[in-house]
Amino acid sequence: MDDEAEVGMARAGLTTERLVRAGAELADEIGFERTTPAELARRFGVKTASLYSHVRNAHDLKTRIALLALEELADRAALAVAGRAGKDALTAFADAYRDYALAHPGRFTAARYPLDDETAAGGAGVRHAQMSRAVLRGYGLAEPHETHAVRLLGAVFSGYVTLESAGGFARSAPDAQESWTEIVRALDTLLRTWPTAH
Amino acid sequence: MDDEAEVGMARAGLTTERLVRAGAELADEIGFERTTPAELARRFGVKTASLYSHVRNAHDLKTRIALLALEELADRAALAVAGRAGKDALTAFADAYRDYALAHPGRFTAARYPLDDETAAGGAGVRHAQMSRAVLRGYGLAEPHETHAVRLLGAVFSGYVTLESAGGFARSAPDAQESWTEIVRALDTLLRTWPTAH
DNA sequence: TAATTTGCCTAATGGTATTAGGCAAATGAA
DNA sequence: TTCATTTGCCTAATACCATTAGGCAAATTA
Repeated sequence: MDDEAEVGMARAGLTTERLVRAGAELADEIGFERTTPAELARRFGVKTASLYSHVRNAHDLKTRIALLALEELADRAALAVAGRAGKDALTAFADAYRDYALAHPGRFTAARYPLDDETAAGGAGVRHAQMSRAVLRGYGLAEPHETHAVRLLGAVFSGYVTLESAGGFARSAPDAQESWTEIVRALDTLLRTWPTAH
Repeated sequence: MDDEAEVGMARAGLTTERLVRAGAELADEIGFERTTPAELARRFGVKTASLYSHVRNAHDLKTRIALLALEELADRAALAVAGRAGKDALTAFADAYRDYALAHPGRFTAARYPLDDETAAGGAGVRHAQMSRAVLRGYGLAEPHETHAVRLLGAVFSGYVTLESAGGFARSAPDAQESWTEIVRALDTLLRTWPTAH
């Protein structure tokens, strides 16, 4: 007694996979916070309870979307870094990160959904770290400097894009793109002259 | 027919102010996302509906907590920067930011709760920008470079602390404090040699 | 075609946010 | 001190969302 009653009602073809993909799209459309089982069920023309055979609960759904986003981001980053080195690699890496975040704000938010240790260990987090180190290899930093630099890059990229998405730079000149270009350039300089002396 | 029925039941003394303060503490204890009217009412031994004469709704409550956190952060930053310049100012500013975030994780999360334009304009956001520029004054950057640098600092600080709070650096050496110190030092170097030539 | 599995549904429970209206406590006037 | 008024928290009601249990029909297998 709900939607297009086809008398006998064909099945919707739900799958964990399809739910997660649709959830990711939903997140980009209406925001990750509002990506709930209820809303997702609505999109599939299905009752909320029906999701629970494919997804453990709301948290499980969000976790899976987060893992998907992390995979996608790692894929893009890998593609960007492949065949490049030094400033070229750094720029491509940075842009891949920012472009993904701006094109997929919901997924990007999802990517920072807190994961418990086991889940995180199984996900693409490791690939992200490897990618950062691949970019930094061209700058020849010894440990622990390379680790410091990995953290700096992570902080700058995620911080900048988060602030930009939140509209932090919207109402003032120069535009966000210009600052981004300049900042990446500055990071390159910084990495080439990293104060490696203690 | 609820809690300690005092027959006649004395008033709880609710106030917008007190609700917001208690909400901020609650956020630090159980997390900003879980800081809801229902939970807050529970803390005051009061029915949820009773909050609605003091706060418009859940969003209003969260917004007020966010504004409180922004004020507190600006206060600390101002105190840290006062009487200092150059690297000294930068370090004190950075530490004030990070110390606050680590001591008050819920408030820090609240501080990044999205505000609509008018609300943001009325809040302490302006003071934050002024503080950044005060720190940067010592480095003598011409526009638009100073703006780029303001954005860089904002990105690094908020990004680093967010990642650290999320446990991003917990399971690996060196510890988060060491990277932080090193990164702030590197930022100082970067600012002193900012590639001001276009 | 009969047996079994599987997929989505209905039903039920309990939690949250929010509004409307009531009664008693606090406040101020006489 | 008593009466009137305001104010503060309560009860009641509505409408969501999340989650579990159990049912029936469709898909699958024998």
